[in-house]
Amino acid sequence: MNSVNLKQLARELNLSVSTVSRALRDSWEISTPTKQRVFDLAKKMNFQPNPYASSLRKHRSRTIAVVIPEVANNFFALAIKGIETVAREKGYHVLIYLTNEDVAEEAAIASSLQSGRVDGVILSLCGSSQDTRHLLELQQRNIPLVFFDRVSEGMTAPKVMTNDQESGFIATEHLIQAGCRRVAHLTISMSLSISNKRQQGYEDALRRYDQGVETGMIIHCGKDDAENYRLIRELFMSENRPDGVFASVEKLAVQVYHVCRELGLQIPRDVKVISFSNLVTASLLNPSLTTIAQPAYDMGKEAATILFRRLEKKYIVVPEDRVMLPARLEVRDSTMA
Amino acid sequence: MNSVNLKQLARELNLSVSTVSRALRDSWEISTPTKQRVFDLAKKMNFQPNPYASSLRKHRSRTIAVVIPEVANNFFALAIKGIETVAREKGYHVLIYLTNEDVAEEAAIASSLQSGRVDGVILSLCGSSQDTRHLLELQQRNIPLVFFDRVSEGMTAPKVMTNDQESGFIATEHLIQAGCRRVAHLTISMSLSISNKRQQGYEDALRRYDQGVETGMIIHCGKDDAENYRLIRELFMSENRPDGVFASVEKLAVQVYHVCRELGLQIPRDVKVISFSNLVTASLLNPSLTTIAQPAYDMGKEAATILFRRLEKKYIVVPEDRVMLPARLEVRDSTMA
DNA sequence: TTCGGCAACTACAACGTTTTCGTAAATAAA
DNA sequence: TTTATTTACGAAAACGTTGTAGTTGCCGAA
Repeated sequence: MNSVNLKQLARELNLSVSTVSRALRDSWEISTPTKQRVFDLAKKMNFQPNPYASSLRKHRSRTIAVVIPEVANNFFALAIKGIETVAREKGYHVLIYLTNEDVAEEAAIASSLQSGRVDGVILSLCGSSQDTRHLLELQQRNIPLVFFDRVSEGMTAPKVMTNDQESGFIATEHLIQAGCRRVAHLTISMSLSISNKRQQGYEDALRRYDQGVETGMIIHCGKDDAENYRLIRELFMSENRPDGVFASVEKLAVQVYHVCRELGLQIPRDVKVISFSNLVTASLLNPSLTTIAQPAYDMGKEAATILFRRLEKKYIVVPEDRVMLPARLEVRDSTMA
Repeated sequence: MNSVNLKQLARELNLSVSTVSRALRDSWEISTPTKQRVFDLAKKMNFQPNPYASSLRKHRSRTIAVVIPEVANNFFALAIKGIETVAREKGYHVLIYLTNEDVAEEAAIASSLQSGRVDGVILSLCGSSQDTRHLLELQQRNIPLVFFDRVSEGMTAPKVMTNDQESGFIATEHLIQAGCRRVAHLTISMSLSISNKRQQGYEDALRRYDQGVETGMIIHCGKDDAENYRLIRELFMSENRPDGVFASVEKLAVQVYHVCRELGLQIPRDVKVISFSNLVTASLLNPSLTTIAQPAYDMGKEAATILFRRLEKKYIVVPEDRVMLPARLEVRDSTMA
């Protein structure tokens, strides 16, 4: 336990606790020589102010929460890195919570954050969130909330996102231009706006190139990998199997590769594949995977920057800001004509 | 700001603050009907106890810190997931800090943790740590420290690790048995015990199979990817280029693939590759990568379990426990004979 | 000489819990 | 009936910091 506190410093220096406290915050009310004495002793005794006493008194914890569906995913890992970088720069601490794509866990976490443990929250919705009451309660407690990537359309809060619809269009168009005539779309939870937008882009592209939208070509995947594998396998074994696949998230692309391997289908000859993904190994896959890569690190930094702007400015309250960071198409072998 | 507190509950119920506090902790000193009244009102008013007041009073924060070199790496990401799972189960909160492989940042983080912000620390050393004074200071403040993967040999603290030396031996032996006659080893920071052990295993295997240990075949890489690429490229362009490579960490294996691609070397025909790695895409690489996979998730869980055991038991103080979780060899195409 | 003003400090309450030490009433033991 | 003991609660003091509201001594101005 850290036992050196203001009282001890004060006694040692023959000063009052308040003077020591003020000296350490470099207040103008304290004379330079006194400040120096205080600084010196504090350093010598390795004084570390108790953050909890301070938080209790100031009603601010200099701590934020990052709530994400999973971490073993390059996108979220990079986002965390971006957030942590900005946070440490600003002297903030970062609590991490994983929802495991489970709305009940997300709600429990949000509820526990109502205690005032954190000054603000950066969140990416889990796939099964349809109801955002637990997040509204956070806002009602005046705890700022910033969304990134998987944002809530319904809520008024800053959002850091990518151009999902446009990217969905570009991905699908890319497949069509590579010669695909039956493009399938693998998506996750339809309660997520990113999924809807990516699918919207997919449908826009199909219509634009006079290809019909077939519901059978849109596969709704979930959080169970084995089940996803089964669904994809079924798709590829069907009468009219697709000759192109647009995967909404990277883990689905991985499953596509596995299924193709099992069924002896060759990418890109038999089926072309493109996916939203931040895999570092995309270019080393067999075949290398064409991706739509999101600027994950920058999205994390941006979300954190917006949050800290809110936390630090008291007067100007911007009700909502949206930042759109563009994703990049990286063409590789999996979509070769 | 969360404004419903014990005082308000007490006033509403015509009870004292202490009674309400005790009732909420289900103390035997409080009668069942009173407890019920308190519970009901607390729920109705959505009372959330202020964690900072509680931490201040109890000298326990129910918060731990996880300090790791990086997060955009499947090993560490999975370890975090393991830690977070156990922590939430136990009602603890997880602060995350990234050292970015920089010992100065690691020291700054450790120093800031002396404030008593956390009850315990789970840490994996950064590549440049040779000096562990900052960690000793943590222990002197009675903040338990548990190492995982990149442990400190010199310090007395629980350690969760893999059988690195044995795994290094197995990896090298596997290359030799696949026909390699010149096996190179790519390693990171020699101040890390895991690197030393993996290298030791490598050397053991070479000697065991009557192959000399050539210093030129051991490449010391760092945290600069471009520089690592250059070093590996140089290795492969040398007079006596290796016909087998054992990479100590996954990012080096990725660089090997890139270099081979640039130089037109075919894996496994010209050079066979094996690496410590937790890449989910290892089996989908071109060619699929033979790996030594560590049980990252379980290591995280184990480290957290040990830490919480320390935090909760006051009387029995085990000075040191080591847990060794075995890595698994996963043979794939990159080491085909 | 007195008063205002200033520089440099101190005293004390507050933040919301937890815990120690009481205490009143009710029950049991003597 | 008196004395212990138990039950169920309350008052108040922590925990370590910060903010408000003084206080003291000193200087210059009237």
